[in-house]
Amino acid sequence: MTENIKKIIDRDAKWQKKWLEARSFVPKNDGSKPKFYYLIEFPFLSGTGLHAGHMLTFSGIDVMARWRRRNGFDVLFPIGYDAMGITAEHYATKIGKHPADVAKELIPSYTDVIGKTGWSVNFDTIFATSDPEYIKWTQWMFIQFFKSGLAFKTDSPMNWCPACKTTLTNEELEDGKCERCHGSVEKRMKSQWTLGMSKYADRLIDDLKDVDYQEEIKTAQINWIGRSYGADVDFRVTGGEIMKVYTTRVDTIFGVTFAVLAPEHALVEKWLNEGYIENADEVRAYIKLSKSKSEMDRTNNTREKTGVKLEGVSALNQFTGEAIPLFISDYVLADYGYGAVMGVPAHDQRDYDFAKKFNLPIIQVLAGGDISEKAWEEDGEHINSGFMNGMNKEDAISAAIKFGTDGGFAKPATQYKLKDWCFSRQMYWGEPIPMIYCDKCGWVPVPDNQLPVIQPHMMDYKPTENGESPLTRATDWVNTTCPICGGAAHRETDTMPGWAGSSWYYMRYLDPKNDKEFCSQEQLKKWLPVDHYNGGHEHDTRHLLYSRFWHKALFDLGLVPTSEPYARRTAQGLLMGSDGYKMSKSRNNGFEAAQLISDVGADASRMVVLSLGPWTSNTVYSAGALAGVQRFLKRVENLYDNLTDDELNSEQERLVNQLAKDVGERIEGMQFNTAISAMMEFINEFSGKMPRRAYEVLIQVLNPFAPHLTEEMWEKLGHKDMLVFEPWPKCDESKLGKKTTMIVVSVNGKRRGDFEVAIETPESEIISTAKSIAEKYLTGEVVKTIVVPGKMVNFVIK
RNA sequence: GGCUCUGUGGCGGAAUUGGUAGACGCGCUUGACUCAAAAUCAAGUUCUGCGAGGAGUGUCGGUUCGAGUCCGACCAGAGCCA
Repeated sequence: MTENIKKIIDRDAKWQKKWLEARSFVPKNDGSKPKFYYLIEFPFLSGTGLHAGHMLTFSGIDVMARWRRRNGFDVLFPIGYDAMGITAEHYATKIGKHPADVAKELIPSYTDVIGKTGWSVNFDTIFATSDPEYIKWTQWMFIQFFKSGLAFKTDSPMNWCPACKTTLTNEELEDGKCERCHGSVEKRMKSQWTLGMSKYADRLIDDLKDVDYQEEIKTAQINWIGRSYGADVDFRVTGGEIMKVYTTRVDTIFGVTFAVLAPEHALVEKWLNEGYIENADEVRAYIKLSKSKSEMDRTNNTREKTGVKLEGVSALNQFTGEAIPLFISDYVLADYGYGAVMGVPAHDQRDYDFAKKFNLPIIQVLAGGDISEKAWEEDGEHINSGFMNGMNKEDAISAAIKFGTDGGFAKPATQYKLKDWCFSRQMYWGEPIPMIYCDKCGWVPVPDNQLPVIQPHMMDYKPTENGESPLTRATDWVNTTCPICGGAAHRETDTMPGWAGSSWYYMRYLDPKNDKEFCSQEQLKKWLPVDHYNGGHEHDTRHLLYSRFWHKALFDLGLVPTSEPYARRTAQGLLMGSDGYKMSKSRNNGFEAAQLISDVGADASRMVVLSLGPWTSNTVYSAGALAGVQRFLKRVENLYDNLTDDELNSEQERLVNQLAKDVGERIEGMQFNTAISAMMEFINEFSGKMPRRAYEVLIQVLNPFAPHLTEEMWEKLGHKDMLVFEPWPKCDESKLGKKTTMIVVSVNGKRRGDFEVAIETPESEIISTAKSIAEKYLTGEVVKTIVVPGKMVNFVIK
């Protein structure tokens, strides 16, 4: 066995060398062929190396890339590395090295493994997001966003873990708690850089119609953005102020019996300061209490609602002229809507519970249900609603908006769950945000000729105790001069999130050495958009939305030629361990790509992960599947010694053409598992011997899956050119037809027999044959005979 | 709690999209080769029944000549969000 593996590994190396020498996977880029850009999510450099999941995604896309090259396309299939952010920093801390050094050390070993898999990637354009030349352009893009007003400083909450004395990114939270100590996390307000992503909310939803994304990915993005159409309603409140409320159901405005403000609402603060609130002590105590709670706790629906009535203030519903009481409650969040909601207890269960608790009136405005027990949340004709009485939902909403607009106290409004992108991290290993603060000139971008801004080499990069970036300790670096006035100034110490570098890497692949631009316009025009981008479902929302937003922002600045970065997006299912659980270190049920390849060779490694199941579903790794694939490859190899020079008979002719057609179609449809079974079925049709012509087609279609074995056999068959660019075998449709077909005979839909018949047999003859076969079951009058041409006859009897 | 997805033999999974359920692979059984084993090759393998037959795609209902596939309700599991 070991002898055999050595032969396989040597053979793999032989062909890998030949491909590299022939520059087979470097795109021609000369316009002589149509282009096709395949992209996979670049691997994150960490000590774990390439794992089973990479084996799956790379292999699947590689099959497509190899197949498409052979269909006459100039294919770009690039590779690079993500190396910035929290994961890299943690890993470097763990092994006591500097993250920059870690990246430098890991790249060669990752690249080596990628070469050994036989993935047809372009090795000429490898880069890492931590390369200074790449950071330069990431920072340059940020500056363009700043100059256009898309990047700005604003107070936003950061996660602070009091136990670990550190700030946490949202990615480091698990169920709203610190992922390390599982303690509660506080929100602390801090002035942070923000990208105005919410401005793009509509386009991020609406432009999905122009791209081909797996349906559930679109849905995830649409839900994440969370667009809703409703109305802004102004209530007049004590002190002459306006309290703005957003609602999607302005038609229920006559059912409003109270309103609830977030404890942080500015009006509450104002009323307290101005002495309007009679129970100020109680209110202040509640505000203090709610600040200690996490967002998770506050919005948990199952928890009993708490709150405090604001004695001494009230709001005027301008639709009805009625005054309503005001409360504060922690389930209302300051940053959703306007931090205030109107309570319609008859038709919203949360409001209902709240009204019951505080003995507030409940006014039914939609007919139906019994509101003595619970809220009526279905639709119904409007009642008790003045001008809306008798209307349905749609008409009432329009009528209410018109009434409010005419009166100047309501107007149509759209709200989104999507917030602006908080772009500051208090971390060491991120791209430094390239800004300088000068007391005189304010925030000034670092001039282009001083980019990139690289953080000083520090070995102690733990966060500071007060939650500021560790870079604040590098005072020599922080203190600088203002690029405009030359006066004393200091650098921004916050760094970018890990999502920054991964937002535009697909463009750098096109022109990785360019030091004048992030990528030449010529290359962008030639290759964008990415034709097919595959990755994991964990990136359905954040990574994909961030990079789509980034791309659109660049598009608006005239820097990229397309409004969308990716024309097609697919996501593979999870590859789970043979025990049926998600692969993890703690279960020890995963494997490294390098290990599998050295055990069984590249071809079997590639094929086993693809054979397990459909691309989009979760699959379970099994040693049995590996054995099946290895046996198949061995049988293919052994067939070479049993080739005949026979002409193909008509059945074999049909099988060969069917194979070429099926495998091609299934690769295109990403049905790799059934493409592999089609090839297995094919060799099962030949009992140990195969005509040479049939074998050549088999080798050709197997090539994208098992490129090393097939190149070897192709060479043995006497071909001088490699299979890499060999045209995909054509299917002669005229040879596909079978001469006979099996007709299934059933009675009342139940199968009662079958018979083989020539394709052109007239229907009447088929029916009479079927009748004779089904005779013993035709116990009643035949009321109907259904014939499905070429397939079946069904007799319906009484 | 909401959204999204998934439920088919002992196991992973097929099923031309409403027309032979279980392709292909694993495992298992039997046979060939072998002193023997491994490997390989051949045959068999949804359950039940000696048999003809009967049952069968998470459960219950519906549409249809015909449902794994379409519709409704429910149950279970996974993922995302709260």
